[in-house]
Amino acid sequence: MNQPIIKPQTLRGFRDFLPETMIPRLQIIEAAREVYSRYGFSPIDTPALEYSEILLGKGGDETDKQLFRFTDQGDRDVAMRFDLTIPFARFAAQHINQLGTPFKRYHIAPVWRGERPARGRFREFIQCDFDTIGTESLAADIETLLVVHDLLEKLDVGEFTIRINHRQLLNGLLEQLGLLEHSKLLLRALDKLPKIGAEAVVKEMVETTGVDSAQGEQVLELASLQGDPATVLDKARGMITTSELGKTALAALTEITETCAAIGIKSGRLALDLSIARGLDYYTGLIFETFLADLPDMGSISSGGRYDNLAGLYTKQKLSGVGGSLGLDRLLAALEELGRLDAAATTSKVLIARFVENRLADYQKMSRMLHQSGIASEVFPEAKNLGKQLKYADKKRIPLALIAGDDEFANDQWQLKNLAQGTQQTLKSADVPGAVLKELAGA
RNA sequence: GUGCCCGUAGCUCAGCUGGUUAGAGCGUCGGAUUGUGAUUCCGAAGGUCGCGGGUUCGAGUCCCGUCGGGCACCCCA
Repeated sequence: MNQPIIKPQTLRGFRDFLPETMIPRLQIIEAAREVYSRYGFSPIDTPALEYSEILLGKGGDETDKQLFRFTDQGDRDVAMRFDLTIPFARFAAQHINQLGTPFKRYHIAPVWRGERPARGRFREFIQCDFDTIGTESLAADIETLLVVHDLLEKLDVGEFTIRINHRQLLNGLLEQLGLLEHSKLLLRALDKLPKIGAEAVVKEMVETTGVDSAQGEQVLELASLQGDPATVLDKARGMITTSELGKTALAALTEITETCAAIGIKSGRLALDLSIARGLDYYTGLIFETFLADLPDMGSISSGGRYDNLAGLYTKQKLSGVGGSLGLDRLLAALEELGRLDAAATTSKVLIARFVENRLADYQKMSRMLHQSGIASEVFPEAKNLGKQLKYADKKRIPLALIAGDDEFANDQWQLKNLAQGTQQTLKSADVPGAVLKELAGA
């Protein structure tokens, strides 16, 4: 009869979520959904599993190694998606004729990467992506920045800065210097600027690409420009003299920043930072990262950019687009450090104490009356002593309790107790929902 | 994938150069108290010391492996 106990454990890099962490997660997801759909982005979903050939070779060797890949029961070579962009490319190639362009979608879903877990890095995590495809208009680039801006504003994370750059600006300079062939390695080195400093970046450039250090420093000089958009752009114009690529990029950045200013985006929230290069290879135009003023070390909590020909691997139709992604787990870590997280373990706002055993119907009736007023409430399942029941409410951070015993029932009355303030009032049952709403508004 | 650090109760940790039966605080559960929680008092449960092997008369302690966690690379949200 003695069955051996199976050790309860989760896989490395995979997590359980208890209510107190799941509730804020859902709040962030809800905020993202609200802002995305406010701008007309439509929800989509795609399968967790794809044919391996769909995913392989799309993010570089690194992501291939990180792929969870196996053979299914039908002997198919399959893999779990490691981001939402590649599946979206496949999705777009497959359905664009029914969708029409431009097409705007958002996709909030888990992705999987078999990489080594670290702080804020997991093997299963949620991405909150949104993209506009099928238009090369800068209007879409601008809208992308506005979505990020509005979302962060809604999430109440304090001040933040969206730092933008343009891939072709650096490529333009590289073109002038005759170094375009090394752009990938140079950009990768540049990306480390804040971490390892100017000297080390130049050193890495020289070592990995064979450029001379004067060229490296010139690249770095352009990349070091940051701050107020108008000033930075002026200086950049002085450096980009012959490259058409670079000039196009400057024009794009000028239009983007001037339009955002005209819309009324608070100055300081949008900055040019020519050192932002992004690790991913597929960006071709605007690129951006977002940092919190209070927690700059947290890294970018929302990033993205413009890419050409997203679905080129799956269709001959050219689909360029622009989009971004919200780093849910990083953002959550940030909110936690900033003390902006509710520790509530339930969404209940009212606990109805079950005090008299044979009055369950009356308690449930009251609960349903509250539900009809949009108030989350629950009846304690057992007729335990009142102290136990209030203790339960306290532990779950339920702010209010309703108590009625024989005395109250005889007079159609309820006691409404505010747990945080320790105050209590006696009410006619018809007045309870109104009083509850008032207490919740005050708390 | 490489290098370094760390695994003792649900959590945070103590446990001496290897030496009887591994402790504390917090939390949990029960009671004081079926008409009032977060404060107080009493009591209880909870551990194959991550797991496996080795050295030893004897291992939480030393060695190896493995799994898990953290940090730095790499990469990334």
